[in-house]
Amino acid sequence: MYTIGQMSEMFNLPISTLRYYDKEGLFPSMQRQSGVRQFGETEVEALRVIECLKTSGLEIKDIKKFMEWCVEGPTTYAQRKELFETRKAAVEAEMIQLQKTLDMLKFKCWYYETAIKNGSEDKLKDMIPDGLPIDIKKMYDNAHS
Amino acid sequence: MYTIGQMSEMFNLPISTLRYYDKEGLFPSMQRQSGVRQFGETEVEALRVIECLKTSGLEIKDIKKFMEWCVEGPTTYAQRKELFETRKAAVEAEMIQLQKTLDMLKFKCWYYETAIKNGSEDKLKDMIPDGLPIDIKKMYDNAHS
DNA sequence: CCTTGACCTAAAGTTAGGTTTAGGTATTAC
DNA sequence: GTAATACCTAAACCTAACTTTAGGTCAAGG
Repeated sequence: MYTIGQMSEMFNLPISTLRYYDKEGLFPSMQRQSGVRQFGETEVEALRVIECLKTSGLEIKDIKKFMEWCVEGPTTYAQRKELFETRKAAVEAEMIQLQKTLDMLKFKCWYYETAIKNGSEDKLKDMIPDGLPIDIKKMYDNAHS
Repeated sequence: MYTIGQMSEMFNLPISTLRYYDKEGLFPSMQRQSGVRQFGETEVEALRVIECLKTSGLEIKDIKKFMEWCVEGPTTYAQRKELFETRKAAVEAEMIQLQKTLDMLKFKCWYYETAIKNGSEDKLKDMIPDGLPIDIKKMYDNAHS
């Protein structure tokens, strides 16, 4: 069993955040000892899942629903599985988006690197076709090899 | 030249958002024709960059600074390059984090799939070592091959 | 003429996810 | 016994990024 202060250190989260999560119902089966929160293994694992679901883009109120399903027992396995499948798809989609962003960023790095060398971006401005269906990565990699 | 309505359609963004971006100084060289905004190629490219920088996690006020550098001219090439390098690093770090999240999600999918098959998660609960330094991907892939 | 549609502004409202404040309890350290 | 810690609550506050509201201009169509 851990105190809120120990959890705060372990997860590197402010105490206020842990209390906020509790208030929002993210630890539905947490016990208290004369008012003081008792974080057990269940809550440690819950917090790991909270961080995962948050990173995946899930809102607090939906994380709460999940935690309630966990308390409900085996009847909710299917819902829980479905939730994780949906989150998996969302993260995969976000990674594709981020990869596109990364390509654009790499292109811009190359662009300004070249502009600095040239002392001007005038030649560059015309080079780039509208909407960039160029293989940006290739341009960048060539510039760096 | 495009109207705000045309830009809204092209980028699939609400008109209110475009006006908000303008108010926040994200189109510092945009012209007006008797009060009406005139979006030119400069603004189209600006909006592409705005979306990229936003996805990369940059705040509006910092995007504004970048747009001002663009107006300032060649003296700010180095700053602009630095900004993109920093964003690139941030996105790369986020992708690593997302990959970890994805591994956790895959594990949880496998976990509930197995729990459904078993009718219970009791056997599973003990199997998972604290903190999961398991090769989750391998477990999942095995379960799916 | 008058109404419809596309534009405009300033200012207030909204939402998520916390953080801060103000005041209180309980245990340990000197 | 009193002072420093670590915990508690309720409620107010905060920030970013929008969105909504209320009221106004202007041009084209019937």
